[in-house]
Amino acid sequence: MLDFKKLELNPSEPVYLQIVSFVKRQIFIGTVEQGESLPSRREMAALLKINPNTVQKAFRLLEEEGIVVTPPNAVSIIHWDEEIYAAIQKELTAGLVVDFVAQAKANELTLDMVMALLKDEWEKGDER
Amino acid sequence: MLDFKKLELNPSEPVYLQIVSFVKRQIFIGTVEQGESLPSRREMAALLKINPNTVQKAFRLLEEEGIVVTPPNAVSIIHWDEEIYAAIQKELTAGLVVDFVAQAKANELTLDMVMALLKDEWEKGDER
DNA sequence: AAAAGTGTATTATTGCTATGATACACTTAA
DNA sequence: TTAAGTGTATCATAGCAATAATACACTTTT
Repeated sequence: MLDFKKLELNPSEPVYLQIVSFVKRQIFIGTVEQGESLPSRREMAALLKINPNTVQKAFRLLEEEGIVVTPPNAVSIIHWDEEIYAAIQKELTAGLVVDFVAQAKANELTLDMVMALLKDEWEKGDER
Repeated sequence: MLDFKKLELNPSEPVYLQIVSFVKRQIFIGTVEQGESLPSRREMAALLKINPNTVQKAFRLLEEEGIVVTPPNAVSIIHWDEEIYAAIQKELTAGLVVDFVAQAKANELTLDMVMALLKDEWEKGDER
């Protein structure tokens, strides 16, 4: 179930994008079910202490990507098909990697170097 | 030797940052020598077809990081010590990785998944 | 019927950042 | 001495993107 109380807003990134990412991540991780309904624009705005229009902007984006469906005069609903899920998955996995590799190559790093750095950094986080 | 003709400006990222990155990358890669002098603000502006103030902004940033030294009324000179070099190196290698790992973890990917994706993406580029 | 709740469209505001224009002080070379 | 070349500081401009204010049409509930 979507729990927007867990969404901690970061002041340096646009709020509406953070909402979009949050929803996608929850779908990808598997904490959301098909047909689950979202809070109303105003409810959510109150919860996050932001302007309803900011919520609307996020929801609209999600709607354009097919992740959200909004019946007339009713609350939005989460919905996805295989294709959409694949797109989300790609964005959250391979998509990440593409940018990263591009930068690493621009700096003339080798695959081995990058793998080593990556492993280090990954495990560094685990220890703590 | 620094060759700014090789710097292709990308309209979507701030020009002054591109200049800064370019210089750092050249130092890291090893195509620049200590004491090498940079073109004057105006020269470089003419070369890149931008405003001299934009060049100035880039050079000032580099100066603040200690990568550039500017004697009074003279052209700027490239200079670095061990500490600075280490910082550049870090930014261009480990620094990259830190952000990447943070995002990957936010998406609940595993190290194995990421390594596999990374290898794929890396080699995909090599084939072409 | 009225009130409160939906989403939505339009417009305004704000703030930030990149870039540009201009003028100044100084040095060097002609 | 004058002209052209340095860097630099200050201010202006422009553009964009995020957010906010407001009003509207429609349902549902009381």
